[in-house]
Amino acid sequence: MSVTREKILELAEELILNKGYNGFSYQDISTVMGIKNAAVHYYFPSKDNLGVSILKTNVQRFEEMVENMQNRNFDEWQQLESFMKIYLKSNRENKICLIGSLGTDINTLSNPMRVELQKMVDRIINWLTSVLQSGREKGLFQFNIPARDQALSILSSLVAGLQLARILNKSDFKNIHQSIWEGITPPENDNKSEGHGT
Amino acid sequence: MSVTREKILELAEELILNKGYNGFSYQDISTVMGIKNAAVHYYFPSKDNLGVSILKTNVQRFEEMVENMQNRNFDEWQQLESFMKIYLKSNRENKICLIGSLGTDINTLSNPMRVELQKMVDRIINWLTSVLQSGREKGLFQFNIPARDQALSILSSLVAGLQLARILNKSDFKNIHQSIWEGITPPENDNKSEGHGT
DNA sequence: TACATTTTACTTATTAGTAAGTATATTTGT
DNA sequence: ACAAATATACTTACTAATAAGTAAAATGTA
Repeated sequence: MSVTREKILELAEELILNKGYNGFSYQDISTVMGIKNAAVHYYFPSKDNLGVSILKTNVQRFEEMVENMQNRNFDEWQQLESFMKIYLKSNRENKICLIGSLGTDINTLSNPMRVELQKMVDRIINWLTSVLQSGREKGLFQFNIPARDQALSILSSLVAGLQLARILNKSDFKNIHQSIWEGITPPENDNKSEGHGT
Repeated sequence: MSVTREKILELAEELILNKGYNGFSYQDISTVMGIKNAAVHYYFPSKDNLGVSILKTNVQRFEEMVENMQNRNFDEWQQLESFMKIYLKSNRENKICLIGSLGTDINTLSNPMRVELQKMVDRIINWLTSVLQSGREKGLFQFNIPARDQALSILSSLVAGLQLARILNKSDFKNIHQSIWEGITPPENDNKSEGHGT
């Protein structure tokens, strides 16, 4: 794989998270990288094409994380914690996430991009649902709604939490993060390190 | 107030909610209205100016709603329900909300727009916090985190709930809506009409 | 007449995208 | 081993379309 291609993908993703899909151009990429806009088109013929590649890369990255956690025998608590850490990092960097960013622009996206975005969110929700489900069965989590609804709630809080934190105050995100844990922690289960690794 | 001006404001807001701030142009407005793009510039010299006006109109609308609820002696439950109804309506119309839409594009907005957006979100959070706070004191709600954190959580769920529902399935929003109520309903308080007016 | 409203007719800047060319490796035939 | 062909990674130099925005003239309307 070309290092230029990788760098374009990385930069474009950052631009989507910082300025939105319709808020950046190939010029933004080329000037930062010190190449010509045609060079970006060489790797990604269309912006749409670039967008699809970014989404596929993200799904792949997610699968790798899931696999990695299985290999390390992470329990459900640790798995959820790892997932949340991605968002904590984004918040530190004043970024939002792909779901929130592209969710706003969805009606301006090509069909291939919409499909890929849908696949990504589906995959995340399904994973989160199964983690919550089996975590509850083991008594690690407690909540009394369907696991998928709990997954939707948690993901919503994270996605918009980043957006709110960017509008109001960066520090507000950690309160939202905290509230998510409060919402699913069993009453007599102060096992793990108190503050959930914050 | 000019009817043309009102119509532009209305249409522009809808465009922001459907295509994002950077996803629409003055042409989108003028062609739909059957006027020329210069006519839009007559009322709103710059796009930024239009954006600020939309935000101010929204804050005003919000204040009117709050005042109206006070005049009608709504209790905290009814107040929260009314607020959530705005989001249920947006979901029915496949729209997201201004917070989610502009939260994505915030780094591309002018300073006046950013300030106005901040004011709007601040106002909503403060209102929501006070409703939750006094509702809890009356025993209408139950939660054991600071009221402002609960407000942030609820608003996050609503904002990103609309985005997720648009990506996945419209019907997913009502699960998120349901989960919000479950999260703050006291155990022995099945007073109001069961499904919280859904 | 005076004023508000709207169109005509632009400008300037930026956008995504392309066609054709160039330099440098890499492969292949002999 | 060496030249010829080919692929890779770009640049140069463009389009065609659309963006926001403006000045001035025309139109309506009180």
